[in-house]
Amino acid sequence: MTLAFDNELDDHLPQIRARRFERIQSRSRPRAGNLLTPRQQTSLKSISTIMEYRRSSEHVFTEGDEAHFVYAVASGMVRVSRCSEAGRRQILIFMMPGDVFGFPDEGYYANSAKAVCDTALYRVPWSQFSELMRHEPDMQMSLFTRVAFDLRQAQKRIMVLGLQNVSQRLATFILDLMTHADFYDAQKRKLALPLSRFDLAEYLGTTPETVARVMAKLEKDNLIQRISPRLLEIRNEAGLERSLGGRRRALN
Amino acid sequence: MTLAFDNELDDHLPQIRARRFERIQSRSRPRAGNLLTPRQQTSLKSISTIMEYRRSSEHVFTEGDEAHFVYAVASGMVRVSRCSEAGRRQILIFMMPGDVFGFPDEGYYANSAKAVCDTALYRVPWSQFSELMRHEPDMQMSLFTRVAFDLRQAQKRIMVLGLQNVSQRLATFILDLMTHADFYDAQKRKLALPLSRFDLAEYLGTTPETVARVMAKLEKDNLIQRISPRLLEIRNEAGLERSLGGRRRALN
DNA sequence: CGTGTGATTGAAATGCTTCAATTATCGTGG
DNA sequence: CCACGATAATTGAAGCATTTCAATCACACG
Repeated sequence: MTLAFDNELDDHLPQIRARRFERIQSRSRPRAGNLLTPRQQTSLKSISTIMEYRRSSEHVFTEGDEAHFVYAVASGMVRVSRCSEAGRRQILIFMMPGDVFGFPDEGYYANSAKAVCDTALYRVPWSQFSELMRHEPDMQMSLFTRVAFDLRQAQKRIMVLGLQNVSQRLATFILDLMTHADFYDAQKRKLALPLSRFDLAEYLGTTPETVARVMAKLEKDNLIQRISPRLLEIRNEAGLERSLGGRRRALN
Repeated sequence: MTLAFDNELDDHLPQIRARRFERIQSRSRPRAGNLLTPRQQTSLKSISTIMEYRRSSEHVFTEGDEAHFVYAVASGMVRVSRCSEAGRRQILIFMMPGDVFGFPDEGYYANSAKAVCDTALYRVPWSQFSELMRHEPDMQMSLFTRVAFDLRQAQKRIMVLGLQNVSQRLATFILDLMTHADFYDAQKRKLALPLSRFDLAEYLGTTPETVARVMAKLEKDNLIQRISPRLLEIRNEAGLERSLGGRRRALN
C-alpha cells in the first residue's frame, strides 16, 4: 500500500468541484467587453480611432514602450506576448472581439501586442481615457473589473499549462474558440483558426511540429477534421471535452 | 536552409529585452504589501484579527465559499490553488509575508488557500474593508494596484510554465524565494523551503518524484546543496541564474 | 523501537523536442 | 489562369525529459 504522497486526501474535492463548475469554469462566461454599459461604450467610441492591422503589420505596441493608448478589438485577433531573457516568446493571451487591452503598467506596456490576422482595433488615448474615468466613476470600476477578469483568465492559463499535456491544451483552446461566434459557425460545425501553427505553439507552450502532430492525433481520434490548416470541422465536441481530464500520460 | 518557422525575426528582441529587464523582471520588485501606506496599514490592523494556522490545519478558505474575509500574511506561507475538473490541484501562487489575498470574486472565493507551514495571518472582514474603501479612496487604489500586481505575477508564471523545463522552473522558484529575507539567510547562504516536495510539485506543474530528481541534478551541478529536505545551501547563485535561459532540451 | 509519512531512487514507457526532409498552401507576377 | 517561389504545415527519426509504478531510504513522533 503506497499511501505516501497522499496529501491529496486533505481536500474536500467533490463539493468544491460541484460549486466551481457552476460559477467559475462555465464556458459561457461573459466576455469582459460586455462589462461596459452601452453608455460607456458610446463614450469610448466617440474618442476612439479605428485602426486597421494586417498579419504582416508591425506590432500594435511593444513591451517597454511608453503607453499612450488603450485598445479594444473590433474584429480579428491580437496576440499579447512577452519575451523571455533568452529571447523566446510566450503568448500570454489572445484578445478577441470585445476585449480591451493595453493598460499601462507604471506608464509602460508590460507586454507586446500584434495582430495574428487582419484585425480592426478601436484606439483610445490613455489621457482621454483617464479623464473619462475621473468624470465617470463607473468607468473606473469597469477598469478594475477588467483587470480582475484578466487575472482570472491568466490563472486559468496557469491551470492549463500546469496540468494538461499538449493534446489537452489544444483541445482546451479549440473549445474556447468555439464559444466565439466570430470564429465558430455552430450550424456547419466549422471553426476558423485565425492564426498560424507558430502562434498556436507559442500560446500552448510547445513547438509548431508538436502542434501539427497533436492536431493529427485529434483528427485520428475523430474529434476534429482538418479542412485546411486554418479551418477545422468539429466532429465530436463532447469527446473534446472528455479528453481534457485525466492524467498527463495515457494508461497504455 | 530551413527558413520556415522563422517568424521569429519579426520582432525587435534585443531592445525589448534590455528595457524589459530594467523594469519588469527585476527581482527586487516591491512586494505588493509595501504598496499600502503606513497609515493604511494601521487602519487595517485595527480592524484585523490575528489567526494562527499550522500545516495540518484546515484550509483558510475553499474555492466556491462565500467570501467574508480578506487576509494578509504576517509570517509563514500560504498556497493559493485551484482544482481541475479531474480533481487535480494546481498551486497558482504562494503568498509570502506582506502579501494580501482572498478578494471576493462576485462574492465568492475563486481559489482555495491553505497554510503550507506554521503561518500567522491578519484577517479583515470584507464588509469592514469595503467600508474603509468608501472613506479612503487611496485604499481603493491600493486594491486595484494589488490586483494588477497579481496579474503581472500570474503572467510571469505563464512564462515559466510555458517556456522552462522543470529544472529551470525549480531554479526560478529558488531564486524567487531567495529575495525573501524571511526564508533566505544571505550571510550563511541558507534557504529555508517552508513547503513539502508535494506542494512544490503542484506549484511547478510536475510530480514530487521529478522534483526530487531535479533537486538532485541541481546538486550534482553544484548549484545547491541539500542540507535537509527543507533546507538548502546556495552554492552558485549566478549559475542558477544562468540555467534559466536556453532551450527546454539540452544540446547533447 | 515500530509506524507512518515524506523524500529519494530505480526502471520502463511515453511525451515532447529537435533536426531534417517533404509536402501543402498562399501570394504574386507573368 | 497558371506557374513559380516563398512560406507554412506536416511527417520522420532519434534522443532526451518526464511520468508512472514500485521499492527503498530517512526521519519524526508516539
